[in-house]
Amino acid sequence: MKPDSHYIIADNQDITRRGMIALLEELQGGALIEEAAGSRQLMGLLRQHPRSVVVVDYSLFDFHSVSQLLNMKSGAAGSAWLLFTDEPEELFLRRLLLADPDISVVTKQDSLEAIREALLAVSEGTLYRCEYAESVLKEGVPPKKVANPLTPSEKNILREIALGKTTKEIAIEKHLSFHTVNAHRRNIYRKLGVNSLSEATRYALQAGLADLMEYYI
Amino acid sequence: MKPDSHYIIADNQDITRRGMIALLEELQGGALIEEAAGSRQLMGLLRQHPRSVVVVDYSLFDFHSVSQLLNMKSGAAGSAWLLFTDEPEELFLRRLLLADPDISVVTKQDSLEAIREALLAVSEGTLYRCEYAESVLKEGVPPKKVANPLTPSEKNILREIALGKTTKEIAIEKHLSFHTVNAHRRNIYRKLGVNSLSEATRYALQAGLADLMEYYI
DNA sequence: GTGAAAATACCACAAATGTGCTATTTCACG
DNA sequence: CGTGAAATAGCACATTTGTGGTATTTTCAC
Repeated sequence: MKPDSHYIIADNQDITRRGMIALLEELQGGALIEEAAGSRQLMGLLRQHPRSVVVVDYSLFDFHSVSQLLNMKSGAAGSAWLLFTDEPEELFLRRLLLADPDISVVTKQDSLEAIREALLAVSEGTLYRCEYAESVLKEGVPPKKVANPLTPSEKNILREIALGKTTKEIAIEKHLSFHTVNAHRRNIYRKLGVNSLSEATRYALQAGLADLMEYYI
Repeated sequence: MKPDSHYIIADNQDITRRGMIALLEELQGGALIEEAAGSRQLMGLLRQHPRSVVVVDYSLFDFHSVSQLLNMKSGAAGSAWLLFTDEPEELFLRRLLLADPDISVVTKQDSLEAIREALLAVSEGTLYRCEYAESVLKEGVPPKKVANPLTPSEKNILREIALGKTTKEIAIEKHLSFHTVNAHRRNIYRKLGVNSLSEATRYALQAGLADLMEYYI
């Protein structure tokens, strides 16, 4: 379904919105463009204009919440969504695309040309997928991660570990036994296939953080 | 010293450059604006126009290298620099500002108004510091970090540590005594102001990698 | 309402870390 | 030539990690 030629730019960075507006004005001078700097604002705009083209950076949502984004999208029938976000978030992106294939994607790393193309496609009601999104979908989902996802508590603990806390400190802070925290740590190491603090820390920093955050809403 | 009204926008994201250009054209229509999407390009532009206002995101540099940025800056006498970057990089920012106080800072999280102010200030040869930069500088500045930079061996060892190797493994690999590696580790921790593996790992990943890498090229 | 998964908790012990010291050699710089 | 920083190496010991087990309770999907 083709949306109205009405745009909502939802991004928490002023400068990015400014760039996007400049781009849109080049492409469709006179189009109605509105801005949202936060998720609440976006919600309000969507209520007023449910058939808009929504250009959204998911870092707008608390803790990069997939479900928040999907809820908003499904609440605005007739809207067309273009995810416009930074690259290094495979895990999030994969989940999002699997949950809702009907969302276009272009990254902030892409060229202006690619971004223009994406905007035009979405305005016309067709799907746009940047190379990065395609590759994320194609590439073998890390079987380790999916076969053995960390449980919420485990993510919780991993986060503390990566922040530099000792087992004992975490136990005290969370009113748990040392043994419990230790048990979680062992399970984390096993699932991630690591066997030292620094490896776990690296994992948490490099790959796991986005997923971790899902459980802190 | 007041730079020429000549701008170089150095950022690897097309969209951010686009926004910045829109902003600059509002402020100083007709100003000469050039773009660099990579550090090599920036280097070339600086050679041609050494007295420019340089708006730069340091993620342009490999491994967020402080020294690379400082080298370029000091190579372009008469240039005025505005660091325009994402927020969550305290360690890097602190080191940069301590090493060279003559650099303005505004973050991508700041409002357009703040960014405009920063641009104007820098154009006039005065210093601009966003709130975030101020707070980073105020908060417990570990003076050790600047007074005591890591020695080459220490960086070398830190890298191995961050890669997950144990003290013993490093000692064997480098034909050193366990005690020597341990001593280096202690000095590293002292200089960085940390006291655990995971903190050291985080440091190495978030801020130190650039300088570490200088010894591995 | 049954069964699986998750969360909780404990014991024990080898390995590694973290930290208090000291000491020698090497090498650049004034 | 002397001074200092860096690299090397050692001793000792408390703390923490990493790993082998087992066991009870909670939670949640089916």
